[in-house]
Amino acid sequence: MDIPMDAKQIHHGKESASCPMDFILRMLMGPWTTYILYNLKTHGPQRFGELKRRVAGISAKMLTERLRTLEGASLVRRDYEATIPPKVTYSLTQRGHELDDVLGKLAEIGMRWEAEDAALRAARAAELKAAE
Amino acid sequence: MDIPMDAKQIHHGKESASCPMDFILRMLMGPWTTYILYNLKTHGPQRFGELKRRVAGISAKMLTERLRTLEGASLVRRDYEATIPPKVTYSLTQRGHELDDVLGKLAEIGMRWEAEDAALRAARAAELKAAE
DNA sequence: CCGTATCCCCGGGGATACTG
DNA sequence: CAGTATCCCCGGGGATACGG
Repeated sequence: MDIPMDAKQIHHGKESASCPMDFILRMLMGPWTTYILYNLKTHGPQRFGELKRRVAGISAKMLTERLRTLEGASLVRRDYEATIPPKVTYSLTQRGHELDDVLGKLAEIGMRWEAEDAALRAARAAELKAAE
Repeated sequence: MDIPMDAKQIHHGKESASCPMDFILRMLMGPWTTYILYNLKTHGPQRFGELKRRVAGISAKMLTERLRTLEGASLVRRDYEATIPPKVTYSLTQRGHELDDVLGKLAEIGMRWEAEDAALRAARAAELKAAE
């Protein structure tokens, strides 16, 4: 299970006034964030370990930090049961679900682009083959 | 002009299959990316230096790298005129403009949340003041 | 089981100086 | 003007071990 790194991201935005969507993108942009939200949306409320298993490759430290941030932004809810062993369940809040539409649209566009690019590459490859 | 850093982001996604919007978010998530797209959308096609001035605090290295990535993803178009001095103009492609709606929606949600949070904080402050 | 604490490391990003 | 080249640095993130 190798975990390639592919994109690093630092945001230096001084004031969000110059870019209205900065506030919200700062949330979505966090590392792994989309995987987490996607899993919570798709598989419903689930426990820490479950989530960690699904978001393959994430470290406990990172998962904790992301969940805390999302909780702080009221996108995710944390339910703690002090049983033995303890049981912690995470779920999307109402606010979290407000992203469903946008994320769906984003997913649609992304997949369309991927498909278009793939088709283009295939066409190019076929062209090359025909030319030889 | 101090430039605070506030969010770092590494994406370790192995396969995008587990998260359909990963592909597109990888683009938008890049550092400064939203500022750049926002400026190109708002102020129209513009030259490298102009863009650099508007995206306050970005380094030439970073701006170049981001523009190249966006160009590679066909979101941004680069027009080069070999005059003296040379003139390079960047603009959104048609594909780049496909994001207008989603980004607008995202901006709307983000601003609403910000307003809600601000109102909540104000209410809390007032409550505290009344209590003393 | 659900985390935190500690250590260590690496590569992304700024600053500066330079070219076409 | 629009970048590249070089250097340097720091802090984010993984791994590991441990606590409640």
